[in-house]
Amino acid sequence: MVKKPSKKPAERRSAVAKTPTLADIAAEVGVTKITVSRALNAPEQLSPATLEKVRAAIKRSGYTPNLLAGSLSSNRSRLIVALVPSIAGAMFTATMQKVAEHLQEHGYQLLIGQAGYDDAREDALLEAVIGRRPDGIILTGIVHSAQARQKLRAARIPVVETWDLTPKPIDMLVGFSHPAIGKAAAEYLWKRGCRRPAIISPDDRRARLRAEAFSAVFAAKKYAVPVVEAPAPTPMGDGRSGLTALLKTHPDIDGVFCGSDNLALGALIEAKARGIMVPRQLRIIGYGDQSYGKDADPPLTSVRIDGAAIGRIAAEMLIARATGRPPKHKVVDVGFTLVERAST
Amino acid sequence: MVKKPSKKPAERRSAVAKTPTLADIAAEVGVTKITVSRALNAPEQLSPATLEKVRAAIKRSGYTPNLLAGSLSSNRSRLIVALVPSIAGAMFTATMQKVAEHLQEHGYQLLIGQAGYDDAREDALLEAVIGRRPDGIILTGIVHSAQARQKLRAARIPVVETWDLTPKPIDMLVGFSHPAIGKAAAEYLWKRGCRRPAIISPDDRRARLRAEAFSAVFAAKKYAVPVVEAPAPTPMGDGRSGLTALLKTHPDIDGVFCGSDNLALGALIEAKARGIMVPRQLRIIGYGDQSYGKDADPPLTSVRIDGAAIGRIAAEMLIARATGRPPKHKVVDVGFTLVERAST
DNA sequence: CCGGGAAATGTTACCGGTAACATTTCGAAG
DNA sequence: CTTCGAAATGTTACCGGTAACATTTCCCGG
Repeated sequence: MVKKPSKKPAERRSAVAKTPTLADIAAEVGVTKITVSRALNAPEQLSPATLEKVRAAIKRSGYTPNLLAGSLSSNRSRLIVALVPSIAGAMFTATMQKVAEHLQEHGYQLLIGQAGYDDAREDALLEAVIGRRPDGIILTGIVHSAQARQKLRAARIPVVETWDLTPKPIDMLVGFSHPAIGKAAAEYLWKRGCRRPAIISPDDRRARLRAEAFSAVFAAKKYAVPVVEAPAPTPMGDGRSGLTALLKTHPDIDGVFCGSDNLALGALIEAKARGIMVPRQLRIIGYGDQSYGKDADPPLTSVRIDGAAIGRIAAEMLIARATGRPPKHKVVDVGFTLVERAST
Repeated sequence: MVKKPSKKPAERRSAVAKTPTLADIAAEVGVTKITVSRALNAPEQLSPATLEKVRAAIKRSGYTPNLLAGSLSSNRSRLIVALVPSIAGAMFTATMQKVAEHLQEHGYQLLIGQAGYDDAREDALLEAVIGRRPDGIILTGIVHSAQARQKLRAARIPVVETWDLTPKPIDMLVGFSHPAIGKAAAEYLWKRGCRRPAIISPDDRRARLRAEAFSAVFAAKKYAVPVVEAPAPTPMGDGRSGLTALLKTHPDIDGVFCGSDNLALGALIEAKARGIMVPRQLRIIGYGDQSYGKDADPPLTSVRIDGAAIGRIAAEMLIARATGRPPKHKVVDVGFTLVERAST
C-alpha cells in the first residue's frame, strides 16, 4: 500500500496570499505560537520585552486572530446571540442596546438574529445559531416549537427568555406578566368611569394575553368587550381604521385599550378627526410608552415596560453563567408601570 | 528527555457529557466522519441506504454540527454580518429585513451588530467581526476610521457599504446621494413659493450633508438658512422644541426641512398647537417616509428611500462574490423619491 | 557557588470539522 | 467472466488556535 506523499501545505489550499496567522507572527518574532497567543490573551504572563516585540509584529502585519479557531479550541466563543421576532419591533431596541453595552464591558459580543414570524425558519435559524456555539442565547418573545426547545436544552447553552413569563422556562427568564397588564388597564379604565371599552390589538400571542385579561375584567361586569385585531407590527394607520371599524359597530364606546402605542396614536388621530373629545368622550390607553406618546395631543397614557432593565438583567445572568457563577435568581419579574397622562 | 504519556483524550477536557460530534455519529452508524459530513453537505453523493442510516442516527442523537469547526476547515462561514449604527434606527430595518430574506434563500445567515456612536468601540467591534471570518460584511452608514478601513481591506472579506455614496468605497457600495436630496428638497420648496425656510436636523454626518446642500441652494439666492440640530436618534419632541427655537429667532420662516420624519412630525404638532396653518403659513418636509407620515394631519411630504432595494442589491452583491462570480456593478445608486403630500 | 521557587517560554495533543486525493464497490458492456 | 468507469466510501492531513503539562531561565537567599 504505497502512498504518494501529499503535497506541501503551501500548495494544498488556495494559492492566493493568505491572511497572517499566529504561526506567521511567531516565526517572525522567533517564539512559538503559544507565546503569541499569550500576548493576546494573557499579556501579564510575558516578559515586557517579548510582549513588546510580539505586539509590534502584530501591528506591522495587520494580523487579526481567527476567533473560529480560538473558540473551537477553547470551547468559549465570547459570543451571545439574541433572537428577536423582528428587527423592526421598536420595543426590543432598548433591551438590545443595554444588552450590547453590558456584554461589551465584559468582553462579549452581541449578535442579533431575526427569527421572523415563520416557524420553519425559526427552527433553521436556531439550528444555525446553536451550530455557532454561542456562550449564551437571549430569546425575545419567540414561540419556540417543542423540537426547538429540545435542541436548546441538548446544546447545554445558557438561555434567557425575555419579555414574557412562560410557565416552563427552558433555563432562565426575565419578563413580566402580560395578563397582569390587561387586568390593570381594565381596572384603571373602570376607575376612570369607563363602562363601554373596546380593544385594538396586534395579532401576536402576547398582545392577545393582555387583551383577554382585559376582557375578562369587564366580562365579570357583564360587558363583552369588542375587539379589532391588526397584523403585527402595527402601523398608526391600523389604529385609525381600527377605531373607525369599532365605531361603526359600537358607536357607544367610551374607551380603547390599544395593544401598542402606534395603534393608540392612530386612534387618537382618528378621534380628533371625528371631533370626538379625548379623554372626555373617549379614553385611550396604549402599550409600550414609546417616546412619542408624551408629545401627542393629548399626551398618551400608556403601559411602560423597563426594556433596559430586562436587557441589563439578562446580560448579567448570562455573564454570571459564563463565569461559572450561577445567577442569584433564574426567573425575574420586572413588572410594569401604568403611566397616566391626559388621554385617559 | 523522557516524557510522560499524555492522558487519554476523554480525560483531557471537561468531564461533563459532551454534545455529540461527527465522530460519534460515524461510529454509531459504522462509517467514517467524512461520510457523515457528506450526509449533511452533499447527500447526493451517498447511497440512499447509507444516507438513511446516517440521518436516523443524527436525529436520534440530536446532533447539531459545530459550524465553528466546519467554517475553520472549509474557510467559508456562511455568515454575513451587518453593522448598523443603532438598532433603534427605523430607517435600516427595511433593509435588514430584505437582506435577511435574501441571504436565507441562499443558505446564508445574517447577524446584526450594533456599532454605536462611539469610535473606539467601532474599531473593537470590527476586529471581533473580522475575527469571526464572515463571508461578507454590510456596513450601514458607519464612519470608519482609516485604520478600520485598512483592516477591512487586509481581511479580504467582501464589503458592501450602504446608505451613502462615499467617494472612495472600500469595496462595493449601494447608496444614494445625500447632497442631491438636500438640493432637491430646497428646489421643491422654492417652487412651492417658500422663501424663508429653516432646517431641523439630526447631528449625524449624512443628515448634515443634506442640510448643507439645502442651505447652498438658498445661499445662492442670498438667504442664509437657520439650522437647529438635535442629537440622533431624534425623537418627536426634538421637532417640537426645534420649531419653537426657530420661531423665537426667526418668526418669519415659511418652511422647515426636517432631517427625519420624527422631527417633521414634531414640528407639525408644534405648529398646530400654535395655530400655525400647515402648509399655508408653514411648509414642512421630512425625510425617510416612515409609515406614520401619511397618517399625520395633514399628511407629511417626505423623501422616500427604497431601503428594501438597498438590502436586496447588497445581498445579491455579496452572494455573487461568495459564489466566485463578480457582481455586475460594484457601485449602485438607488436614488430617492420626493413624496408630495399635503404638508407642503 | 548552589538550591529552589517563581517567571517565562516551550511541547504535544488536541478542538470538530472539510479538502484533496485514494481506494473500493458495483453494474453494465464486451 | 473480465474490464472499466462511475458511484460510494475511505485516508490523511490539515484549518488556526488553546489546554495542560513540561522545561528552561532568572533571581535571590544561604
